[in-house]
Amino acid sequence: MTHDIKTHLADLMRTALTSVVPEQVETPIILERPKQASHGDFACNLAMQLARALKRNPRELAQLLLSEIPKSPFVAKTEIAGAGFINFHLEPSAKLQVVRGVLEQGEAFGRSNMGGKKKVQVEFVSANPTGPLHVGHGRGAAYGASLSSLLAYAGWDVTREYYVNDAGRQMDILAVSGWLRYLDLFGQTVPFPPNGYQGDYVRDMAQQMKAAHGDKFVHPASTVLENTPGLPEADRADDEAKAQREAHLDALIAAAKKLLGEEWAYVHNHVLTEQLEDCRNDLEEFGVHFDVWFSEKSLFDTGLVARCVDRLNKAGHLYEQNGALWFKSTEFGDEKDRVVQRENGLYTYFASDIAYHLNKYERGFDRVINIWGADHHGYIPRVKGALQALELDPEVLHVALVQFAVLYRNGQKASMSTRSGEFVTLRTLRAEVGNDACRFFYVLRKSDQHLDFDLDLAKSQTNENPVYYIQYAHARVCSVLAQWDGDEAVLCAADLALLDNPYELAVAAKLSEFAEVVEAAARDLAPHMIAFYLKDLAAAFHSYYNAERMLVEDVALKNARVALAAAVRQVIRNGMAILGVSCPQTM
RNA sequence: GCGCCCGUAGCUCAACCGGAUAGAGCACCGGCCUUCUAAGCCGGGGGUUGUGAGUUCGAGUCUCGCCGGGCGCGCCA
Repeated sequence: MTHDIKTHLADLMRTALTSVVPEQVETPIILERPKQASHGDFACNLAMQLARALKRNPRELAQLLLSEIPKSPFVAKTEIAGAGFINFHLEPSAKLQVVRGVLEQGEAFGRSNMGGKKKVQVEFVSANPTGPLHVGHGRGAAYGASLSSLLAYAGWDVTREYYVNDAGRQMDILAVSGWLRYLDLFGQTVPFPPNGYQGDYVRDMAQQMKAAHGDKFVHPASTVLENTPGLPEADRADDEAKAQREAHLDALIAAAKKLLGEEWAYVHNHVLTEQLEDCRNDLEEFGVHFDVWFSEKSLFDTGLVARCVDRLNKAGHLYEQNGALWFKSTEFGDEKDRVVQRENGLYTYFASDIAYHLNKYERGFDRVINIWGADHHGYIPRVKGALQALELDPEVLHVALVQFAVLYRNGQKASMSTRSGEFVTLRTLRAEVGNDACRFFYVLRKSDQHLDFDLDLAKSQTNENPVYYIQYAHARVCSVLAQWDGDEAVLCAADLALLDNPYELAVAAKLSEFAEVVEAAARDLAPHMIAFYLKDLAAAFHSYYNAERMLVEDVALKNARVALAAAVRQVIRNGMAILGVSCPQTM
């Protein structure tokens, strides 16, 4: 029981509460770690909480509670301070026993069962496979992966999922873009639509198709352009010109489908597989793994979209207007009703997304977490509304919004448009900054904060990146252990009572916070709390390292200090594993 | 115009369900390597938490107004 001193103190407070004010026994006991060392190791504000309900003086209540707190071998002193805080000062032995706990539990230290093995799905990235991932996707990837690891560490049964938008117009645009580049290779040059995908990777795919199939898909440029409205002047930005460009692109897609016939499916499938594979490799290299790659197209193939719309219709949540089928999302708090089936008979993205969420619920997750770019926030009410209409509990779904990472190069905002082909890819970023620094940098701030990613700074200040600060602490411990050259098994039996200087007690106190940080971070879906904790832990260790020598003559003291260092190394490893950052032995 | 998010040191960001004197890093100034890795440590200056009210024992945190910034408001995804 003593591995969790906080629970022990809460029990003591509960006992005191029961004897002082039995009728308020349900009041939650809150114990926090004071910022100031003189305020002890834990502080309880129970007296102040009760003061409100009982309309009594908080310091008087604190005095009553204090006299009823049972004696404990772990508590050195209790006192009343400030407006009515009860401060606990622990015995050094109580602060130090965490070291043995860390060494005995190893990588399991800090794990929690707060998730109770309940099933949670985390869906993230889910970028359209229409081109390379960029730095914005990288943030969602790093956040989702860290959050998933964090939840698993906190006792959830986590499924990591990527929703593949393999149906719909964007994929058609990519396919036709590839085909036009392919035609170009055979001298059948069609003016490339400005709203097509312009990146070099599209030309690469065209080369691949040429290499594999020769001129099999070639048609005269004139035939391709036959039924298109043509493009407006390039510098026109009015609505009419925009509409014409879209219509032109759609006509090109229609022409491609008609001319290629069965072969259209090949071209479509080729560009999809290529991009998805590229994306998967990119993420794997980044240390981001998925358990499930869920196909949007499968929702249509299995008829779930149609069944879903039918179910909403039968329940009276749909109506027809202007030839389209609308969902009454306003009945569930949305700003306006939304189309699920267009006038032309095609389902909207919203329709397949409703089906996708129905599928998620049917798979029996206790909790569903969607990680979306913050620009999708307006989409939440309609999805939750659809869930309610399907008589599903909308509280099961939690949407975590991630603000975009805006990349700065040479002090200027870099373009993020996928179609313009001018974006900085995640690959480029990883190559320039390194995977570890990338992963850490991305989760070093709250996900709902804008992230200014200054590429030049990240490159030039590589040595000053906080990730190295933590890795360095780990490497230093490794070095000490190597020179100590003993059997680590004996460290569990070290006489920890010999650790009595303030640096050592401060490091031990940090270690004992880890489990609490994990739970708080999991509760708030905030992996950045792990990153900040690790910085603090590393700082406490670096201070200690500079102040005291560990490999001293006295064997008992040496073993105790090495045990403390080994515990630091273990907790850094556990925390860095959650963040997906490596811990090199040497630097 | 309506809705959501954000505003904390010169810069980038923390602050555990509302707690005690709001903290780090970078930058700036001054110290520490014949001793376990100086990618480190120690010390210093730097703030009316955008602004004005309210709620209460207590507000960076909750409520409302205003100012400033981002995003959204398609039969796009």
